[in-house]
Amino acid sequence: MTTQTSTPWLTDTEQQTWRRWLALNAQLPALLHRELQRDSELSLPDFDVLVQLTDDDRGRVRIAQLAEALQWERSRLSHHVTRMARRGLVEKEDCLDDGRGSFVVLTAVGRAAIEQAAPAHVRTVRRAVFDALSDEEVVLLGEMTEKVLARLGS
Amino acid sequence: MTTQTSTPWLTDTEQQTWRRWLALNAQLPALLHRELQRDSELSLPDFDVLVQLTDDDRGRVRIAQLAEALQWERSRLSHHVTRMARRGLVEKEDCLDDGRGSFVVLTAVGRAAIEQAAPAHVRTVRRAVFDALSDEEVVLLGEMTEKVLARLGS
DNA sequence: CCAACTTACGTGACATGTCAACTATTCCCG
DNA sequence: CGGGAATAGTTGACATGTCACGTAAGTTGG
Repeated sequence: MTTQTSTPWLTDTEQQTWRRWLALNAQLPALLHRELQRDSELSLPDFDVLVQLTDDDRGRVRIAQLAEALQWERSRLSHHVTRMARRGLVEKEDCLDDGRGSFVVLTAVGRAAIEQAAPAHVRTVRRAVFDALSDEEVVLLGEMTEKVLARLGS
Repeated sequence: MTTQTSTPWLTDTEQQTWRRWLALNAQLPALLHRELQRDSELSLPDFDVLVQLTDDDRGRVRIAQLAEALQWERSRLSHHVTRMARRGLVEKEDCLDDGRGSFVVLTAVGRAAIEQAAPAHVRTVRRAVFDALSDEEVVLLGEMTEKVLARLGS
């Protein structure tokens, strides 16, 4: 890629940071997925769904709300929930208040699965990410991601 | 998820940083992909492949080397290159030195496509990420990602 | 009340990514 | 040499994600 005067290309520092970001963005989820698969029957998306469900007292969340929390497309979630239901991890339940709506409900099997998988997963996250950073760095990283996220909204 | 004494769960700060990281990790590529699609015929993976090819003088890279640079599975790349070749963005070429190998070669069409798409893409990256951060923050972020990447290697 | 609109979700066709073979070379070493 | 192991890349079956559209239920203004 040749530098063009008309294009505000990135500085060397920015470019380096950007490339590392991209690399990390590719490798970290891959690692988490592999480790999760190795010692559980869950994929990373499965895990994310189950986390959201365990966040609710009754393990029972409306599809749209779940999609919002996960930042997933509705149809993606719909497909995924269908597959998870087939494996017994969750169930679907009609919403009485609103005839259109439905809930995704955590089953005993699903709860057991995430409770079994979570400790190792957290250890992986800690080992891969937080053990590499000082407390101040964690705070700073949190601030930076917040700033960027705020910009994405607009 | 209940905190278990046996599990080294994350501190509140860590958890907050982690959740933001995950959110950003999901939303930023999504934005880049959307914007890229809007004003070019390229997907984000297409773009990444083309960047690697333009990095080479002759726009001509061995499959394995390309997979390494992109951190992609061989077969993913193979499939993707086949599709890109069908659209005329790249071509495959046999390697004379090594009868097993082959090159992916940038075509005129591919070069035109990335040169047309790059400026807007860079602007998006700048607007979404770097405009939100100070110079020091960019440096710090680069250092952190480097540390974490280093840990992923082992 | 009812027609138009919106919202909630599902579905099917298709694009993309993964995994486990497979083919064809090249390498290594007796 | 020659034969087994490694390497380069492809392939096909399958899992996953996207997009456009469909259906049903709620909402709203005349």
